[in-house]
Amino acid sequence: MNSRQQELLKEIVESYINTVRPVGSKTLCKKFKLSSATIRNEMAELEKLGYLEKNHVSSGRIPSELGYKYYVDHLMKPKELNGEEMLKLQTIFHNQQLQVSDAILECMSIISDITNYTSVVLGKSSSDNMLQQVSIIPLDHNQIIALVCTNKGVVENKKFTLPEGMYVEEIVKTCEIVNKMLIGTPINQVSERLEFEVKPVISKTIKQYETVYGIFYDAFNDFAKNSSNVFFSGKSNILKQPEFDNVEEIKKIVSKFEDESLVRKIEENGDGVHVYIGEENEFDENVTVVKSKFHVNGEEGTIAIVGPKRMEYDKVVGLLNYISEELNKNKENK
Amino acid sequence: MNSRQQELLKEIVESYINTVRPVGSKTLCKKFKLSSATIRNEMAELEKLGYLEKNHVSSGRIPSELGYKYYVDHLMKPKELNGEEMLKLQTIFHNQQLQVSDAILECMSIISDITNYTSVVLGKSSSDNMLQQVSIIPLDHNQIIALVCTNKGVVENKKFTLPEGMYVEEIVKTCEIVNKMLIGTPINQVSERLEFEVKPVISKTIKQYETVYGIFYDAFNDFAKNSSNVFFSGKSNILKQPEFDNVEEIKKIVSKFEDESLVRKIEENGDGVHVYIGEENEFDENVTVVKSKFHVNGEEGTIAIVGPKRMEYDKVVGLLNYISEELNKNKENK
DNA sequence: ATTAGCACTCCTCTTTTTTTAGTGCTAAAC
DNA sequence: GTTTAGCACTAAAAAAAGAGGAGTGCTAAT
Repeated sequence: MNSRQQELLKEIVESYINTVRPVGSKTLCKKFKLSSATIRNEMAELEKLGYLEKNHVSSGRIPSELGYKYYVDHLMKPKELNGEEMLKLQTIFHNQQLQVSDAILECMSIISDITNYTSVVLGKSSSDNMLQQVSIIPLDHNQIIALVCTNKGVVENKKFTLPEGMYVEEIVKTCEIVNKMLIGTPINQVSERLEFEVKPVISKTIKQYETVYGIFYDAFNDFAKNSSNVFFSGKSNILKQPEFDNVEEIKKIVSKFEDESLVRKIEENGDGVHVYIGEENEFDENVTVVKSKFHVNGEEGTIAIVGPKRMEYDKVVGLLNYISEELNKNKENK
Repeated sequence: MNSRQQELLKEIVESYINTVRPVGSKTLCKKFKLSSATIRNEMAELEKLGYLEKNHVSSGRIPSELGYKYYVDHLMKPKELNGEEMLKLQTIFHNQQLQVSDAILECMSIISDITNYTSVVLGKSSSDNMLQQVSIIPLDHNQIIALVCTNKGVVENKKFTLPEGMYVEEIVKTCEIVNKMLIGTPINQVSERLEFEVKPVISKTIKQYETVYGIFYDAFNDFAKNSSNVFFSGKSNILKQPEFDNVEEIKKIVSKFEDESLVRKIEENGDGVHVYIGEENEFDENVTVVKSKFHVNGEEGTIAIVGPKRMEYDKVVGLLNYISEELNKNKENK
C-alpha cells in the first residue's frame, strides 16, 4: 500500500466513522485535489487488498474489518483527553477517600458519558482468590454474620439466624478451626475441603455440627456466587448508534449483555490496551471491544469499552490508555 | 354495562391478549350466537363507554386502558398455578438454607421464566433502617474491615487500608464510642450525628481523629449508596412482546430500565397485589406493572412484574398473589 | 331487539416508476 | 504512464399507483 492509499484509507475510515455513510469518490476529490476517476482507481485497489468493502455494485465504500484494523495499527494517533475530561478523571484519581473499586466504577460512568459507548468492568473471577480469613460477628442472641475475606481483598458477608438451642460459641470455635485448616485454600476448593477435612474434625467436638457445617458451607457458596462481579455503565448507549437500527439486531445485542457467561469472555489476559474488531472479539461480530487489564492493590480485572465497529478509535484508545496508566500509577498509593 | 356487554368485553380483552390482533365483530359471532351487526352495536356502545378503542375507522377494536382495568377488577379470575410452577416455587420456599434475599432472587428468575415478562425487586431504601451495630474486623497489620448492620437486617462491609502509623486500637476504641452513641439512629442521619456529636468526643481521646472519622464517614456513606438495591430478571423479556416492534419504542424502554431513579418509582406502598395499567404507572405508559410489597424478617421491598398492557393478567396476578402470600407466611420461620 | 345488506374507509401488500448516488471502463489529455 | 472526462450501467431508496381485504356504520326489513 503506497502512502497515497494510506491517506485515502485514513480519510475513508474517519469519514465513515463520522457520517455513517458509505464514502464515494466525489467526496474525496476536494480533499485530495484529484479527479474522482483517480480516486476510484485507488479505491478499487484498496478493495482488492481487502481494506474496503462495498454494499452493492454502485454504493460507496465502507472500511472492512481489516481496514479498521490497519487504521488502528498504523494510521490513527490516540487522542489526548481534553481539559474537561481530564479534570473529571483527575478528581476521581486524586480522591484519597475512594476505594479502588469505587474509583473504577466512577471511571466507567465517565467513560460511557464521554464516549457514548458502553463500558464494562469484570472483576477477577473467584478461582484466583485464596481464603484469607473467616470471621463470625454476633449480632444479637440468635443472629450472626459470617465474613469471608480473600488475599485479593474481596470481602463478602452473609447473615444467619441461628436455630433454637444453638450457641454462638460453637460457631466461633468452628470458625477458629476453619481458619486454622483452610487459610490459603483457593476459594473454589474451600467447599470441598470443608466437607472432607473440616467436617470430620468438628463432628467430634461440636454438638450440632451438621447445622454449623451448613452455615459455613453456605457462606462460602455465596461467596463463589457473588465474586463473579460484572459491572456496566451506559448499557443502552450502544443502541444509540445508528447501525443498531433494526429490531432484531437490537434484541440480539440486548440479550447478549444479559448473558453473563458471554460477557465474561470479554476478560483480557495480555497487558496494555487492546482493540478487538468485529469477528476478532468473542462477544459479538458487529461490535468492537477495547480493553485493558488492571490490577490495583490486590484487586484485578478488566475494563472494557464496547461500541460499534465504526468506533472513534482515537478517542477511545486515548482514554483507555490514560485510565489504565492512572490506575497502575495509583497501585501503591491506595 | 349489562352482562352481555361484560361477557363481550371479557372475550375481546382475552382474545386481544392472546392474538395481538384487533378484534372484529365476525370473530365473536360464533361464540355468542349473534349476528355481527348486533355485536357491532354492542361494541359501539362499549366504545362510547370508554372500554374499547379503534386504531382507525375500519379496524377491529382493542381494549382501552379503562377496558383492561375493568377486566382486571371485575371480569378475570386469578389463575391457579399449575403443578410444575407450584413445585418450582415450593422448592425455593421450603429450602431452609436459603436466606430470604436469595429466595426472592430465585423467585424473580422463576417469575420471568414462566411469565416471559420482566421482574423487578426493589430493596427498601435506607431511610427506614436504623443503625444496629458497627464492627471493626482487623485483617492484617494495615487492613481492616468495617461492618455496618441495621435493625432491618441489612449488612454492608467496606475494606480500608490504614495509613502508616495508625493503630487498629484507635479505630476499635472509636468503634465502641460510635456504637454507644449512635445505635438506633436512622441510617440517613448517622453521618450528621457522626460529625456533630461523635467527632468532638473522639477529638479528645484519639490521636489521628480526622482520619479515623473519615473511615467511619466513608463506611456509612457507602452504606447509604449500596442499600438502594434494585434487581432485575428477564430484563430483555419485554422486548419479546410483539408490541415492541419498532426501534424507537425498544430504545426507550431499554433506557428506562437503565434509569435507576425511574425504576425506583415502581416501589409499592399499599398492601396486597396491585395492577397499574399504562398511564396509571409512573414507569412507562405502554406497560403494565403488577406489584406487591413484601417484608420478611426485617428485609422489605417491592416485587414487581413489568409486561405489556396486553398482559396475561390472570396468570400474573395469580402468581404474584401466591408468591406474596408465601413470602409473608415464611416471615417468622426464617 | 336483531339482522341482512350495502356503501364506505383505511390499512396492507404488491407492483411500477422515478430518482439518485455511485460504480467500472474506455479513450483522450497531460 | 498517470490522470481525467465521459458514458453506460447498477442497485437502492423513495415515491406513486393499484388491488384486496377486513371491518365499520347506517338503513331498512324481519
